[in-house]
Amino acid sequence: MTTRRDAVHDTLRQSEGFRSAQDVYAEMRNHGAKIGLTTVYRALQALADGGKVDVLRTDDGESVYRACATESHHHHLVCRRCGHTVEVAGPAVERWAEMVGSEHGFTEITHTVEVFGTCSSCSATPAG
Amino acid sequence: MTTRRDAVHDTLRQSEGFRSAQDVYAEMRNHGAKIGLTTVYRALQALADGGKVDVLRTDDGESVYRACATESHHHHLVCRRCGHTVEVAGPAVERWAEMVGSEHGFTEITHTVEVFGTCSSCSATPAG
DNA sequence: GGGGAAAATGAAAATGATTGTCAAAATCCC
DNA sequence: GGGATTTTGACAATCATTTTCATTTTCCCC
Repeated sequence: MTTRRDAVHDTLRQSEGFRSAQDVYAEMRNHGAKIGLTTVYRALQALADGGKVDVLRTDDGESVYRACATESHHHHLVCRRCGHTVEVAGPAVERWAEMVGSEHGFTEITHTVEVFGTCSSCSATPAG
Repeated sequence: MTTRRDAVHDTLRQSEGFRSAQDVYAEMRNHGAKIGLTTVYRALQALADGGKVDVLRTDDGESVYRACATESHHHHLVCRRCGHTVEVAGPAVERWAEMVGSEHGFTEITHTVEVFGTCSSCSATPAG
């Protein structure tokens, strides 16, 4: 039965930016879906494991998820105000990470890169 | 009274890689220091706020801290096996982040970049 | 040195996201 | 349909981190 998992995935697709598991759960309940928190967590993990959604940690340690347009490796530019997200490919960064790693004798290099900023709509609005 | 905070800082300096608050606390107690967990957390936060130590999140959401050699902006190359850390400056990455951000109309760009890998000593050892 | 305000400390309780448990429900295979 | 297997979800458990709050320490002015 993958209906619940699909429902979770759909909910994520309908969202603009990154959403926490709790968010997704609350939203699904608001829309009348019968689903448990536990299941949302499990679905999100399964989706993340399968590369169907991207995960990152907010500064306060909460995991947030997002259904991505592409399944290939990419990074995110996230608005710290409204959560609006742009996917960016950064070949330059990939090469830099590889280079830095091998320079120091490291192998199996992986990296995390996230860029935060204030998007144009939000910078037009007085700070809150 | 900043003695406790200094003690925490010292403990961090004596460590090779990143340590969690709980680690630092345990180590200080082992060395006979009279200090509470709460104080360790507070000291670590104060140190981090003041740019004296760097913070990052492990994959399981735990905050880890490290006393850095330089106080200027830099990133880390962390061995995923032994925690050995190398500080790397990445002007290329800084520029890339700025560029990507402004390309999309974002302002006040900040970024997180961490590179993980297996260091030469560890790759010489059979995986565990 | 003394007095009192303000900051630091720490033990224990609270918080909050995430995970584990386990029985009930849904699905599958034959 | 029937039983094995998987999925689900309510609730309890976990665990790092924060809060609370009373006690202790430091600081400043006299």
